[in-house]
Amino acid sequence: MLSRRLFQKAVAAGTMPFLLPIVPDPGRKERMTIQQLISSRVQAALAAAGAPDAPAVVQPSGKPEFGDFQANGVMGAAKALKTNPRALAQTVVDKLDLAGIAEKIEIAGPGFINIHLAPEFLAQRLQAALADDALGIRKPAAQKVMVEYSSPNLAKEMHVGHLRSTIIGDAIARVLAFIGHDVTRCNHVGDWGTQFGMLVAYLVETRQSGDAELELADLENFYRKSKIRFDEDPLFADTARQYVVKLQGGDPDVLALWAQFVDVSMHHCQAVYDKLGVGLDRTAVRGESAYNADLPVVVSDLRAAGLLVEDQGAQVVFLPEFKNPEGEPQAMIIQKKDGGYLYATTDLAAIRYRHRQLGLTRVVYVVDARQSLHFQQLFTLSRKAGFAPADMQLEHVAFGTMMGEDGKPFKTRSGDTVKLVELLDEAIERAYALVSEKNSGLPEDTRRGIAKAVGIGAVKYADLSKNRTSDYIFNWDTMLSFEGNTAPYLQYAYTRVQSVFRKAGEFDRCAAIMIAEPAEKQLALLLAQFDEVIESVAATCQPHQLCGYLFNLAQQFSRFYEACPILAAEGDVRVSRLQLAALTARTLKAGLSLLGIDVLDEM
RNA sequence: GUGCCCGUAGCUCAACUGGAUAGAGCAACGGCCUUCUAAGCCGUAGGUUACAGGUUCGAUUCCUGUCGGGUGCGCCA
Repeated sequence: MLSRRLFQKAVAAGTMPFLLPIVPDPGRKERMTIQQLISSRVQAALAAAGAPDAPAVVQPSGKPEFGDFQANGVMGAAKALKTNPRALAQTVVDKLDLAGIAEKIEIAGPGFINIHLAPEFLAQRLQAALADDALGIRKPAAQKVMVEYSSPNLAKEMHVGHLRSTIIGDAIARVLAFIGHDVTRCNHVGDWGTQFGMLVAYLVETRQSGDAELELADLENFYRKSKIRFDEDPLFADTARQYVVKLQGGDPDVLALWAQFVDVSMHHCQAVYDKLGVGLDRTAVRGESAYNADLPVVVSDLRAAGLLVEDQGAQVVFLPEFKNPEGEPQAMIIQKKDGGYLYATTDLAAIRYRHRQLGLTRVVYVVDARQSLHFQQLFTLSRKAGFAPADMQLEHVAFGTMMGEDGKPFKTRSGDTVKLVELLDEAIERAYALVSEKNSGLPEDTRRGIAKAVGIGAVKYADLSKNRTSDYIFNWDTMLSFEGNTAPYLQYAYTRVQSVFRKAGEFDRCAAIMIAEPAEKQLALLLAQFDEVIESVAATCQPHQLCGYLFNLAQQFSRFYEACPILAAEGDVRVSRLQLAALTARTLKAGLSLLGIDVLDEM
């Protein structure tokens, strides 16, 4: 059972509890990140100094004058041992073996240990990354992971409310796959339930009048009209309800109509996914309807486990872990009094399936923060019912609402929801106008291509670069700016490197890296930390860490670019700087690609 | 009413989950292009981290309370 403290931390991180630590396969020799390497050495030194249980607390230094990494664990250890922290720090440093790694180790302040890396060590790390297609990214023991994301309701067209899940989920899936996990993408679309009875009933009507094809072309309108019919005509509403029953009972005629509607709606979604460039297609779709046959089984399983009771005609489970407004155990409705099922039932069936049929060990739900309580209840009940074993990680990766510039949920001027496809088209158009303004000499085709990468990249990056747990303010001008922490700035930094290579000619791709200038050292240090960032993003599902890193990297490259001439340098220095530039380009490209953002050779 | 989230520079956001003097970017002001894309770089200014207590060698981070904002809380998803 999780302690309250861990629970709070998990909530603060936007991940739900029930996480278990990722235990690396001990039989597998793994490459450690620099931070892990130093941490293990400091740990050993602490143990040798008489504090085997004290955490080393190694992290990148806050400022360059504090070295490259700092170990902060001594103060806490000294407290526990009731000794002088400076004296203990000296003992730890005396026993600290960083031969070949650090060139200088200092004690500062109350007992900080500041570690300056040896340039040769850094160079060697970068050399290894250059020689590796995956840039030296460590491969932990692969897990079977599912990322559930996007999951629109097929009754309507995709709108901006689906953007964050789609973008964030895609980035998380890419990162997890990159470090070697077996990742399944799942689009848990809403394709079942009461609304579909109404839609099928309306489809029948429009078919009779002969303009079904035309009506279906605008799903939003189709939904609106059928809703009006449902609300205004009791006969129609009755028919709609009958269709729901027939649908869930497997009536072939109604199922065929339903399938036609779902097919049209999925085509709309696919157009958005293709435009957005996220890895979703029909193979990722496993909607709510897929669990229809399992729903009665879930009910009987819960009943067999003694968890289910009848209350006011409905089948419910009471969870003492959660309190309702009256302070009594919170009820979770599994089956309505009319026999119908709810989304909790479907989600339970999905977890059951994912454990029993798919054997997943981690499931990441990229869903709006407002469903937080639902997931807490869902996960709790899944454990109790035996649908998910204790070592299966279930995480709600929550995110906030997308706001307009007025701080209210993003809408059109008239107050309607914004269709996603229209938002993306506008992004591309705006980017096209910008590119044409900045670089009118390029052929139109080229500008169109740049506009797509820049426009879509800007929308994605604006979202991904903010901590997902809070609401974020959508602003065209900020995201499409070529200055600051934006996708265009990063894409531009990449084109600058590419431009250097176009002029560099052939050079030795195995040449040695030599780190002499401060700007080279700072760039090298950042490049050597790529693996740490990726691991952290994979563990916390917080892509904004990667964005922050890439922005730092692009900025540091620009400083290096100003301070250290590349092409004008000679001999070993020239090749060394080309190597640094090459690794920077590959790291930027790989990092942006993990965010789902394309790079360009010129812009 | 109660659960959860949030409150950091004028604005948009960080702060590696308890570490050193709270950092970036916009916007403002001042420098740097006969030299690899100036869509860039360097610098200046901007803060009682909502408020009040507490724990700690150390708190934006943990605890308690207050104020403000968001969101959820039995037959929708």
